Amino acid sequence: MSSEKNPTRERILKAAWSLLESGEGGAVRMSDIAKASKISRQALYLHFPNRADLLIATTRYLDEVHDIDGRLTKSRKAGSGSARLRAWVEAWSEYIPVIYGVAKALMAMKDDDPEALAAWNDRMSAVREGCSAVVADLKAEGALVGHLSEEEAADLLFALLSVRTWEELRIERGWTQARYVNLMQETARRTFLKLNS
Amino acid sequence: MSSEKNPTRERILKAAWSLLESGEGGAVRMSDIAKASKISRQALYLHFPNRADLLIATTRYLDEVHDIDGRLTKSRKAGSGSARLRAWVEAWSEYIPVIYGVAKALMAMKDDDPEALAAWNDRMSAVREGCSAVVADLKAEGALVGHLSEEEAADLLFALLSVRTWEELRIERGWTQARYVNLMQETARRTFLKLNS
DNA sequence: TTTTCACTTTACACAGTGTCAAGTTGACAT
DNA sequence: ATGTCAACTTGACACTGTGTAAAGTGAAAA
Repeated sequence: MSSEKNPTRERILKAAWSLLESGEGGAVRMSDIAKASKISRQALYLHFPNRADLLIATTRYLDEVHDIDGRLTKSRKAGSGSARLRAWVEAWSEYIPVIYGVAKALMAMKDDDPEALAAWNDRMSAVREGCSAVVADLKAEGALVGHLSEEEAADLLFALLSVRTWEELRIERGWTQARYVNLMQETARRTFLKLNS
Repeated sequence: MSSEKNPTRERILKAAWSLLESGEGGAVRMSDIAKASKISRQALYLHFPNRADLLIATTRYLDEVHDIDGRLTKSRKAGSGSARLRAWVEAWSEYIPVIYGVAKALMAMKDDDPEALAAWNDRMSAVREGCSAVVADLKAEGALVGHLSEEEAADLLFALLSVRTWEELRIERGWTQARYVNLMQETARRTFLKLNS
């Protein structure tokens, strides 16, 4: 949609993306992004009003390139509620590594910068909706565990699937992605499904 | 132990603690702590070499005052493995709100500052050990679910009980502390125990 | 009385963000 | 060829927050 129009802008976004993705030892500064974009630091401000907006635009660019919304939505068409839960956990889990670099930078900013907070919440709303939808399916089928309200279940699933939890298990504790996905699916099954078949 | 000796130092720690606890809209600066301690900013550096060390000392002071290690250890003497799991989840859950302010500041620093990272890991090691111990009990009783190794179970429990997850549910989603504790106990039960009685 | 300790005041270096103003450069229109 | 416009560059600077350095104060200990 909005891509392809402005080559410099896109070069900046790609540079920011790859710097954030690779981590490159610590915080990514405006001057780093400028250097990687082969542009002066000041010129960044001709394209983005501030660092927060640049990061936000990077996230959107990422979502656009990977068609996150499309992929996540697609995962919801699986057959039964429990299959949908499995598919949903997998779809989102596979997406986390892709956005992790950018997400980390945005998470770090959201404590200070209200705009970054808003952007983060906006980006996370698709995931929240996915959680709610899956839980609603389970509820409709009577497969949702008795002790959780629909809202509680959605909150809990969202927390379970948070980037932070992924970070803790995958990065800090060194789990493989496959192990993470499998155990999250199993944990979700046991936590939310009425019958543990 | 180390308290009571140096009144100014303790005044600083108390000031830092209360500022961090109340959040007070955003990051707590050295000058904020100085003002709250009724001391000059520079004098802070006579007591602590840098901000990271001050925050770390604040955490230790907090642990000392609340006797976290004692309390956490005590929770492990419940009867059965499942009772111990419940008690452990509750003990740590009740402690999170106490340390939340300081923890948040330390978590924000640990991306940049390796000393802050080390301090955070050090402080969390007690919790990790608790998780491992509880899981080991379950395993010994044959109550641990089959699809998880002892290490995986400990990692997962630790992630489930992370400050970030508490923050997400309690602060972001507005859960009450009681609801958080109950649902975490239930979730832990369903996730880790073989028989869902 | 002198020394020492805990602290104050003032000043400054440094990093990183964001702003401002005065160029430069190339494309395109006339 | 000339003028204009947009995109970009260069250099300077304000601001915030951390951390360092040095000289001074005041009270209590020796």
